[in-house]
Amino acid sequence: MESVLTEAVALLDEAGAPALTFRALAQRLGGGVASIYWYVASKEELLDRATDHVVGAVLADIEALPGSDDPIDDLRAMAVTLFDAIVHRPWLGAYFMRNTDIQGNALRLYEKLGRQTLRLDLSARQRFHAVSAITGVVIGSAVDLGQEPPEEVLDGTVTHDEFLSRFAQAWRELDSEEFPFVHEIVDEFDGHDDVDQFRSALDLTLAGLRLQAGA
Amino acid sequence: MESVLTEAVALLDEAGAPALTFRALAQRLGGGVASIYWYVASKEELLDRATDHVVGAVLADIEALPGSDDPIDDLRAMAVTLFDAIVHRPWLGAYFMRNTDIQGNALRLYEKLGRQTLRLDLSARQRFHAVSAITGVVIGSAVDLGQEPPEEVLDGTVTHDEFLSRFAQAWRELDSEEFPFVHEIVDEFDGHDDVDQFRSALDLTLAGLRLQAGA
DNA sequence: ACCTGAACACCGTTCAAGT
DNA sequence: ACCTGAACACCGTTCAAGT
Repeated sequence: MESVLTEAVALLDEAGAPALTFRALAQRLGGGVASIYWYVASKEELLDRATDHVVGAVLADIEALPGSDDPIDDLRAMAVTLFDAIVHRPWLGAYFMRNTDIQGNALRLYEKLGRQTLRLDLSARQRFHAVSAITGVVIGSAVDLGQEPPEEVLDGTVTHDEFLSRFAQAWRELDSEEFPFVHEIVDEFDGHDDVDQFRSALDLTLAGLRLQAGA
Repeated sequence: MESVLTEAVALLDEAGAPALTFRALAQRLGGGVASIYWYVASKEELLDRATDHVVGAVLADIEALPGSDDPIDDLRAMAVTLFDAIVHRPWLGAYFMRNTDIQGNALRLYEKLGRQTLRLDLSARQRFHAVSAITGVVIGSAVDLGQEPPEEVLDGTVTHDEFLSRFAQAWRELDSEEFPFVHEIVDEFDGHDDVDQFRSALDLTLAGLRLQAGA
């Protein structure tokens, strides 16, 4: 069982979600395709278990965080840790928190985040919504990352930055009367860092939360 | 071409993303499977074009919004309109804004959102991040919706609320020492409304933005 | 310019049968 | 308890051939 998950994660890490097939996995395990069904009832369950397996490591990282006297700073540190893990494993974005039933570690992570809100002056409903908002920011930012890059980028014929620049160039050629905003931000878009984008989104949410909590 | 997209959207609306296969689509169009490839180079392109097709309607709704003297209120109204569309077409969440190259309407929608930030006292970078944060909140909340509900719910054997309650019940049985936060919010979770959750997340982001803009 | 039938290579899943 | 080979029903995609 353990090795099924380890190899599944290895496949996901090496070549993304489409690479994880029962046939590829069976080959790596040196067995038949049907064997996997003894450990797992469906591909969905395989994905859920593989996801929870790596979320376990993220959870350990989060538990190792020092912690401070400011719950909102602690929330930020946890969310950043989680996002970092997704940056390194883009496929995580699509499956994380999909099924809190099987995904026990996801639930523990949810609890860890939520516990910080207990230190804030909020109603239960506000706490529930606050944690949803934070995981939403993480997932919303991560979905971008989860997309398979076009094959030119995978080939190495074109770098990720060049790919962005090509987009930016197309935007620059748009009519500036019709697209004033696109022109305003095209230089920011060109070569932008996904992590910066995430941190800004997170900071807006946390600023709103701080205001709400009067902290 | 038009009818290809109309029927593709119809299939997606009726039974979700897995229902859209070339074979099912060809049958509805009364032709062969290969014919579709004359209009579209791949399934990815089909999905992109179908998505952009419906985003066109959302864009029209957003352009019909009255508008106010508060850009942040206008941003909220636009985001809510967009989220509403995704609530009624959950499959949208997974494909919306995936490819701004082909998806011309998505770009126009992005422009519409961004133009509101031009009315705020922000830097170009802050504007770029603000719009990313808002679309991130929409997508982060929508991903939840896009998940195929378990077949018991599709069957009608169990309502959506009953499904939530069953989860809530499992949570209530967790150790309250180990999961204080889960216990704190379980009554909020039970029977919660996705739209409320989204609006709260959006409001936190917009509150943060208002603070940043000093408006 | 537009459509077709038939094939190809690949999926997840099942099942009777083995140890 | 654990594994297997072989089949099944289904995918997206291609291609030579038709009008």
